[in-house]
Amino acid sequence: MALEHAILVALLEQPASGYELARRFDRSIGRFWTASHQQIYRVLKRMETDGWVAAEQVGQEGRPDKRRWSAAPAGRTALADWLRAPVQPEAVRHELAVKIRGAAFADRAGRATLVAEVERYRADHEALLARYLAGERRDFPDAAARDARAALQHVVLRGGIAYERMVLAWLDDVLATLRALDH
Amino acid sequence: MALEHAILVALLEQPASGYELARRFDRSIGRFWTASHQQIYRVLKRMETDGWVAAEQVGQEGRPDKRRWSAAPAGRTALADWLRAPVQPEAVRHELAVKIRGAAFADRAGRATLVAEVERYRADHEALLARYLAGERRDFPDAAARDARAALQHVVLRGGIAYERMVLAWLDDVLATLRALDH
DNA sequence: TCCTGCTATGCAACAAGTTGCATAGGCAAG
DNA sequence: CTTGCCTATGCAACTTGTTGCATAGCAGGA
Repeated sequence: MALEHAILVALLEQPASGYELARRFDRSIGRFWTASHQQIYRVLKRMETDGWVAAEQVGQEGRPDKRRWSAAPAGRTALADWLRAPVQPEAVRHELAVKIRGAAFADRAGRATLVAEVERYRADHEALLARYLAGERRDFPDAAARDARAALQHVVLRGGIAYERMVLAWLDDVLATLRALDH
Repeated sequence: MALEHAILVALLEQPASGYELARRFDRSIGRFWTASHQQIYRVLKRMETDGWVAAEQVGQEGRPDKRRWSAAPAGRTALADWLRAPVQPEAVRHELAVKIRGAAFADRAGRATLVAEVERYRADHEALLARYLAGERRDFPDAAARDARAALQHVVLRGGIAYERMVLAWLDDVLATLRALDH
């Protein structure tokens, strides 16, 4: 029930077409909310019938036309109501942790495969951290925030950075533990 | 597609009824995989028809009978196959981060409500960290692991502890940022 | 020239997860 | 003695998310 609200925040920050939204959900917004383009188009349609967003047809040269969506007053109201509501407890779904506990029931070869997988996974997170840090240098070069929006975007990005650093340290712990099992 | 595998790991660690599984998914397993009892009963049924698990009727005094489930050989094989498969990228869904970026479009009163919500959220995570640390002292009192299973359970728990510590530090950062917006 | 990839939007079928409800006995507090 | 909570299992309806496919023009490389 919160993809609607994530889309509202995204459109308030910057109006966009469904396609552009999908790309932003693959990049900056994807740090805290993922969504496929199919989902975004479907939800945008529902939000339009609810009067939360409105589209404007934009013709383009050498490309298909697009519909630029923005948040409508009813959408702003809905967002304000949702912001006042209690934060729902998160649904945790950490596949890697299941696999690690499952490794107790695998043989030596199975554990070796898992170690390789964890290494690959670690490399992905290292690359993600590097991207976040590059984004931080690019978008927030001075410590003092320019305005409320930038300050809030920056603190969310710092959360992503802290998360990735924590994950990397934990994965090192995991690798050491897995390796110690088979000497 | 991974609730099945989380259940298999849980049953290999300790056979249990659907009800007991649901409680464990509310506690230790819930650290990395959440599931409601309705979901667990439904999936257990499917796993039974697939021959992944088998039940044994257990009569109890003063309580309803229960069905104690254990992992069947086909389930062990399925788990081993899954352990060898690549780790899927996680679907991130962090409602609080959406709300924080959304706070840029709220008024002073709306932001004050959010600050109160973040404080409550922080208290919940502080309590969770305390529970993890108590569980660690209880279940892993000596640094050297007794066996593979304990070592792997412990490293997953350390991940939960690291995560909660990171979240608490970040929430302090968030609170300071939110408060600085309105002096 | 053909093949791949990008922009741009969308439908349909399916899988997974949530919410609400139902049953039913025992046990403890008020 | 009634009300609520715990154990124990489960169905049905609904919402959300995933996978696969379709269309269509343009650009760039093999």
